[in-house]
Amino acid sequence: MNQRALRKTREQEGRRLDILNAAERLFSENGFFKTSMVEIAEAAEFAIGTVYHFFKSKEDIYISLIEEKMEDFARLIDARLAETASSQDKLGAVIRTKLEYFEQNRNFFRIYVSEWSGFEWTVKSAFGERCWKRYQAQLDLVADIIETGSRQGEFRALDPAEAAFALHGMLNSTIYLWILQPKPSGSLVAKSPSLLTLFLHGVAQPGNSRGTT
Amino acid sequence: MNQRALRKTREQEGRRLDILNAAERLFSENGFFKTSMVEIAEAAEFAIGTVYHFFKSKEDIYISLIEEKMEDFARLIDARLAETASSQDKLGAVIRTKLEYFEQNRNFFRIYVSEWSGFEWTVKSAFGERCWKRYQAQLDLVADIIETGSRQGEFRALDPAEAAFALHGMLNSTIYLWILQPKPSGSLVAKSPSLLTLFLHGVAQPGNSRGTT
DNA sequence: TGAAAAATAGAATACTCATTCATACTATTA
DNA sequence: TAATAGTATGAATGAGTATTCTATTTTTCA
Repeated sequence: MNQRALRKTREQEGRRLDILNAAERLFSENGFFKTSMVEIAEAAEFAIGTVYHFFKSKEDIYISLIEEKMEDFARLIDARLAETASSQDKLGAVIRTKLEYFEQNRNFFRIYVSEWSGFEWTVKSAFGERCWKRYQAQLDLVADIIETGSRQGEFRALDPAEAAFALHGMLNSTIYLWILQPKPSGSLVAKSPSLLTLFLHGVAQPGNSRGTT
Repeated sequence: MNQRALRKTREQEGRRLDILNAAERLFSENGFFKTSMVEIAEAAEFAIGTVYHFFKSKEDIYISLIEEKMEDFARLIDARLAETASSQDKLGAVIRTKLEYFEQNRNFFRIYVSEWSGFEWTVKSAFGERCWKRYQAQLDLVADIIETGSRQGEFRALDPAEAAFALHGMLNSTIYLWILQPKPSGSLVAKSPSLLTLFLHGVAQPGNSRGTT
């Protein structure tokens, strides 16, 4: 009997995911406000009523989506960081992991970046707060890496939070550019080395590092 | 009689701007979808009907807003670039001007970045296309600077478009971080030098530039 | 099998708003 | 001053849609 109960739970979980996946696609294509519950229900092949058995509101779907994906992502980053030693390598791992994750999760990226700038616009709730914390945690992680690197002389002395934000912006832009292109020209992860170099050493030609004016 | 006609036109233009300003504040606080025409009208101290005499739709307000601000911004950048010679200085000017502009136009920033990632979501029209082109032009400008710098040996060889996007992302992140802070702690433009250095030379401690593994 | 529980369905409800338009006001000028 | 043109008004319209709720179908298991 327990077997059956388990299968049932598994099936329910599967349906929940079907809904989340359908929603992810629609949200990423049309945004939160231009996606209707009926559309989500249809895409997931359920009636609206059923969708409401799984999620208490449209916001709930949206937030659950973001939360679960962010958790995935955080886990992946943690795993990768565990395998590295120097701060430079850690940065490399962060860059590579982020590119890799969003290369696999193109749809989610639209949602992710749009929340970066406008969270309060879409959603305002306790759930929303949770997502935002997760976002922050991600950035703090990078700031910590940079701070450690600074202390150990690998990096220059700079504001770790600012540098972390800068890296974050650089990566998001890069991912965005890649996603914009109709034909995913080559892999995104492949850009990791050049991005790491850019962040570590900048664009200036070494040796031409004249004063800044 | 012509004098009067002129004053009239001026007054009309003033009212138009009042509406745009009210809309800018509301859009930046609550986003496009959570701002209603009635709210805009009230904030601008007009009746709804009047607002529709100046703009043919809510989208029209939104797009006009973005277009006019972007034009301002583009003009400012062009002026500043005209005063510089080396590619490094040009980059410095772009950075300084962008920070300066958004330090003056905090409200607009929210709108600006949110459109960066989700233009198709908010608005889909010929007007929207125009704004997007302007966005692109801005990026191309920076890409050109970088390309020129590369050719002349100031910069390393790298993909100019990618580097331009990266810079764009870095700056947006930085501006965002600054705006997030409740107390505008110090000026934003003041961060220009360190950002230029970051983009030119990276975070690595010179001399510690070990290979990337 | 058959009654109770669980899951699904989708029509009806209850809003929110963008936009329109007939009306009222204000300035202009003959 | 009166007729005209130019502006401003805001109630009414209509479309869209999140959510609720009752009815139906399916599953469970004694």
